[in-house]
Amino acid sequence: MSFVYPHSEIEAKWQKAWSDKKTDVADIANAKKPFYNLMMFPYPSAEGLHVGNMYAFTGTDIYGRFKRLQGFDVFEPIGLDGFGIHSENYAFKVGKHPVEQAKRSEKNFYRQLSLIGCMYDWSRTVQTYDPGYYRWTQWLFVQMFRHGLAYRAKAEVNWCPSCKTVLADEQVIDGKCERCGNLVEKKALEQWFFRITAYAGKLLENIGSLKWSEKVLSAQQNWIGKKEGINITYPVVDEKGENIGEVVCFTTRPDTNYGATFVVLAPEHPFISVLQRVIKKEKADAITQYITKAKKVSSQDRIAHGRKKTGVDTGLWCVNRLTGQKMPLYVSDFVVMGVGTGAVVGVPAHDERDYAFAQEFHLPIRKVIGWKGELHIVIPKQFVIDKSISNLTSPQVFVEEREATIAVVCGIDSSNEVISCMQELFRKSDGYAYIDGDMSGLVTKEGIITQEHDIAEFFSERHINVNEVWPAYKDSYPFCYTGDGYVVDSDFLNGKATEQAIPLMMDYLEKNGWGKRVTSYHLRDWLISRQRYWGPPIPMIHCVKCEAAGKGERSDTPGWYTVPDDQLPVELPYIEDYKPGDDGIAPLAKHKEFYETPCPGCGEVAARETDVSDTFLDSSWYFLRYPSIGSASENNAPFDPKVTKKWLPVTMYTGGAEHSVLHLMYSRFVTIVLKEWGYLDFEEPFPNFFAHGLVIKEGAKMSKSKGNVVNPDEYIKLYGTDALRLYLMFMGPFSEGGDFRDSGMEGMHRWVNRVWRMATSSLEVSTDIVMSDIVVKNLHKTIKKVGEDTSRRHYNTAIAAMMEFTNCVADNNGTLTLPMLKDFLVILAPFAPHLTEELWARAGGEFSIHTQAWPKYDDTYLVEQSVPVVIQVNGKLRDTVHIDIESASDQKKVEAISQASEKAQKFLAGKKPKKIIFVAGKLINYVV
RNA sequence: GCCGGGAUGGCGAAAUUGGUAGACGCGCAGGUUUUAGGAACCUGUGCCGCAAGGCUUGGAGGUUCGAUUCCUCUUCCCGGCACCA
Repeated sequence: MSFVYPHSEIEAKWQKAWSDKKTDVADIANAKKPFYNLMMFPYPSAEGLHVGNMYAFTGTDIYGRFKRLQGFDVFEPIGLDGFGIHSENYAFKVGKHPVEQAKRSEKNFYRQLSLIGCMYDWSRTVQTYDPGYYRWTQWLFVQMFRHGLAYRAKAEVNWCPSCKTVLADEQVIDGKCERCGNLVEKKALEQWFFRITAYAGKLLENIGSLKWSEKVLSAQQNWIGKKEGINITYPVVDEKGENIGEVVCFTTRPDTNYGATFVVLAPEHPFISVLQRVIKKEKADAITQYITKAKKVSSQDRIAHGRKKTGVDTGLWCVNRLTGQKMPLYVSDFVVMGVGTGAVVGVPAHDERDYAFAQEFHLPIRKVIGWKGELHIVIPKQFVIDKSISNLTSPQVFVEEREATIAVVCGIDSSNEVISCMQELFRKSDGYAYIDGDMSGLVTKEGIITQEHDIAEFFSERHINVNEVWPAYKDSYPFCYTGDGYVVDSDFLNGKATEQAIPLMMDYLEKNGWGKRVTSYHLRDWLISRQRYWGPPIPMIHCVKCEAAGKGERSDTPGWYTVPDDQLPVELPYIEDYKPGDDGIAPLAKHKEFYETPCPGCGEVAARETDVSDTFLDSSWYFLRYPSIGSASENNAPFDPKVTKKWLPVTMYTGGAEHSVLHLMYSRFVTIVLKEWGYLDFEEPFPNFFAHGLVIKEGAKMSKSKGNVVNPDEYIKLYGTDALRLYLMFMGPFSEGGDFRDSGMEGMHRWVNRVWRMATSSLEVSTDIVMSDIVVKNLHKTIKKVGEDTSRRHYNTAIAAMMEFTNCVADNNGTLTLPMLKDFLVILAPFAPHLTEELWARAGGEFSIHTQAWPKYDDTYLVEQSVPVVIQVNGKLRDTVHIDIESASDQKKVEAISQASEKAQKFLAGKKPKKIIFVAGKLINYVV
């Protein structure tokens, strides 16, 4: 029965052969053209892989196999990120000890991974829970500490009451735990942090050199969130004018500071306890009461937009040294301690939140941005009113007629005058007074108006292209500003544009010693410790005596010592009470036999750190480990310098976009510091990162929690790995993912059988059959297209091209000569490795098809003898004629041919063409 | 709100420089073969229309002989950030 492809038997046969002959084991030492093709390793949080995982691995594997056929020495490793909260939670769920479950998961994941036919180098795997691996994860921690990048701090941290551990900021999504979805609480705990913020500038700067997708780059940029501003110091005085202290406010808009009318402190601000000592008791009590209430509001509610502003007056004032004016000092929960300095200077005229607060507490509103100098107002001709509008307003308004517009140029400097002028103008035009307020985005009774939107709507409703009526729209059209304009009522800044005013004001404040420029980032330090069991113990020792004596490995962290390198790894002991408690105390803290250890400083009894490190630390460096496995220095260094120089950075990294800010940011940080410490000679681990799409099932991302996972095992059994691989890749471009459907799967199974039949019948005929030209040409075309499409990961169109080829063969006798069949098998090999290996062997090819060279195509075959030429009349298709390539390039000949076309003549009859457009070899277009 | 990405038949999608919109596949309809089912093969298949022809790439405008592709505006969907001062 050679009509049906016997997938099970063939897959098993070749998987064994590849393994026996070490086809996929990379020659790390001798490779001439190293290509490190890496995919994000899976974390075994479920019983096995689903087709979503398989999609990602297959798409990466096809690229690796393609590169190998192109002559690269491809290294494609796999491992398991099984040390951490996801795997631990899964172990709890199935009621197994994490140690036992890790063994089970490993077995099952590796079984499945070997079934999907990827060219993994099984001689070099990484399991993050192996002591031989986490020894170096701990080493990394030790290095961080020794270089002053690991520190302890008592901080309000995110605490997940369900997972019973702290979470990094990155692991909190909308106030909820990334893992379990429970609301996250704040808890004050002493924790270990990595000083990633010290590298915020570097992380941002290097983004420019990365060949990543926009989506991922902008996510990283947003997360780093660079802001340039100034910290302004305001003296605080009481009603008698006596100085009480000072408050520092961060702002990015110091140019509006003449319009500042109040200052607000976050409820957590440390200055509150200072001021409470000097103010009247009832005021202090009111503040305490407010703060107590504010703390009860969940962080989710607190950051909710448009919430009614609340607050309490301290009865004190901040002095705006620019004006000498006293600004009342408030406490309000709309100010967050973690943002800026936790104190905000309120400029209600130019900030929505400040405005809302000022309204609530009846605080003054001072406008300091207006329009000055020349103002160009453009009105489409059809709405132009008579020129008498020039009489409407202040002296220098005049009307200038343009081709399609009227420009009004005002030489006035009061924003209010301009506004009334504008209002009148638009009222006259078309009776449409659509601007009901202030031109500069200032405050009106109705609130803040963003003029840009209004004007855009105005023109859009009338189907007018703004660019056309006013070409310089972008530069001079006032409506395109949103709140930016020219400074007014601000002394030395008057008349300056916002962009100029900001640095001028910063200079001025700094010169007077009232402020200091700062660059702030949204990025926070990486919270590293976890009060959990299943992770690498943090390799630190704490000695109470040394701390009391002010001694320690580092003067800034008395009492703390790193575990000496020769004592690493600090092995995670097997314990029975591994579940986390509600108290924030780690499971290991209940095991004296674990934590009691001599102090490396004084030799007295000290205690090991009992927290473990975050999973993301395990995966922040794993890519450095793979190539070095099996090298001489494997056991005395995390990675071999020679091997690393040859194989890193990773040539091509592929993974899910969901790791845009977590794993990718941490890996970049770790690589940057390893370079700084002299261990590496590059800063960026992944110069090329490809974010693959997600597999959707029934409209949702495939995930265990949604209950829509599809296990690849049954499909592999039914249709074979190759058919499943092809189907997954055929759904759409690899970057886009796709919707998994059974019916599509069957269609691909059909094609695999068609290929099988085409090949086996070609082998039966096997004599020197004469191939039709069409098929020969088509093969060359297909080799070219499959190569190009595979390069850019458009596997779907590469597969479509191969389908077209088999259709073409079927239409022409259904058989191929041996050399043509072999070429076709090679280009199909990355997609269907087993099927092609079998057919290759039957065609007499030498093992293995996967180490052959990608076939060359001959350009001369790509030139068509006859081409279709399109005849258009007024740009509309009227006829298509097939003519030889030479005539098709000759305008006279094409004209003659088109004259003879009945279909075209029907539309040309009696009309004289005004113009004839001719594109050689493509089309002729008569304009009549 | 800000920053990214996207929208094309009944469905997944294609169109690499502005030049035949819908390749390839699924589904559907009809047929051949088969005791039946399945499988395989053949034909058709964007929409309206008997046809001639007209319409059609989320929507509105524009540039062009010609726009899925370029420009302006807009709606909706997906992702990231967010009382960020």
